[in-house]
Amino acid sequence: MGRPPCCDKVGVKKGPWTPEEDIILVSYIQEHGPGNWRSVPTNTGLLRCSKSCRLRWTNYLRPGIKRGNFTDHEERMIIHLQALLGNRWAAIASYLPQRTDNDIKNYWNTHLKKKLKKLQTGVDGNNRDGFSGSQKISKGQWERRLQTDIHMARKALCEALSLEHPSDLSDLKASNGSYNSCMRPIQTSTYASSTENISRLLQGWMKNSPKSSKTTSETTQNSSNNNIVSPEALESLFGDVSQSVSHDETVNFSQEISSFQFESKPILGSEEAPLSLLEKWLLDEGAQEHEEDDLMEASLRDTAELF
DNA sequence: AAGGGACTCAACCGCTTCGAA
DNA sequence: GTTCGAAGCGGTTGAGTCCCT
Repeated sequence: MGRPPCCDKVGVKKGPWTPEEDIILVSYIQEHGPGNWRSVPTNTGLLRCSKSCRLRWTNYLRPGIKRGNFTDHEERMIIHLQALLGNRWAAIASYLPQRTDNDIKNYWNTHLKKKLKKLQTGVDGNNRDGFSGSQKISKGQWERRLQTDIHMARKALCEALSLEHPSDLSDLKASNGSYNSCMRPIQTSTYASSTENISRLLQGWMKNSPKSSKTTSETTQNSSNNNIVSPEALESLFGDVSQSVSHDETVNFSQEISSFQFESKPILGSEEAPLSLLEKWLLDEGAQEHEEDDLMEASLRDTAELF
């Protein structure tokens, strides 16, 4: 019954990945595509378990990952989304396709938590229990705020859907649902060349610096712009709205198409929507300036109160 | 220059969910 | 319907680096 075990624990290597291992993994994925991680160690000869390979790819080697400092914009999105979704890093990461959930999680734990804590103590003295004190927002108020957020999200979705181009739907179906953020057929060549870049960069890196793979990862970043939203995240935000809208419609409400059509955020593929409208909703300071800022402020305050 | 505490982030661990047998 | 492994996810750890004294 069941399947054969993923990997035997004996002889499995742990710890930091070497550039050589990275190259092997990248080359393999370039050839076979991601997925079926169980077979990766066997087929590549890597002494890593499948889980480790998947993690290495999704958090580090995957093209389109942006590394380095988070922008103000990203920071605000994370704060707001965290307030809305909680610690669902994968869902949050789907709104920031260039960032991995691991990155966002780390950034939250190392920077934002502190920042919010600071903010809270600055704003509000040293009261730390979330629901008492004159400046605190009651649980009820928080819920109302959440409702407002959801309402705004719905509005954004409706607007988005009204902009739909029906022709997109056929593309979705043609795409077969893989490696596709915006209903376009897979562009294997884009993928291949991107991965080639990684390999090349890795090789170049090896020549230049025999040290940590950190540098390598930095070189692998590119400026792809996957404006995509996972269905789970959409569901979290929109709740019943997504039920009242057909899957294809939900998927299609974007106008922005990424140059990279990548997989690892599990395949956003046929179930993604682009970010632009949500971003607008979340962050556009022009459109809904006051309301938006109030909400953001509130989110910041409320989130800070949790610490 | 050296020591040590603080910080960062890649990677691991363990749990949950999903799907194949 | 049940079992079990793969995949995915969030929490945690620890090695490496930075910064201050």
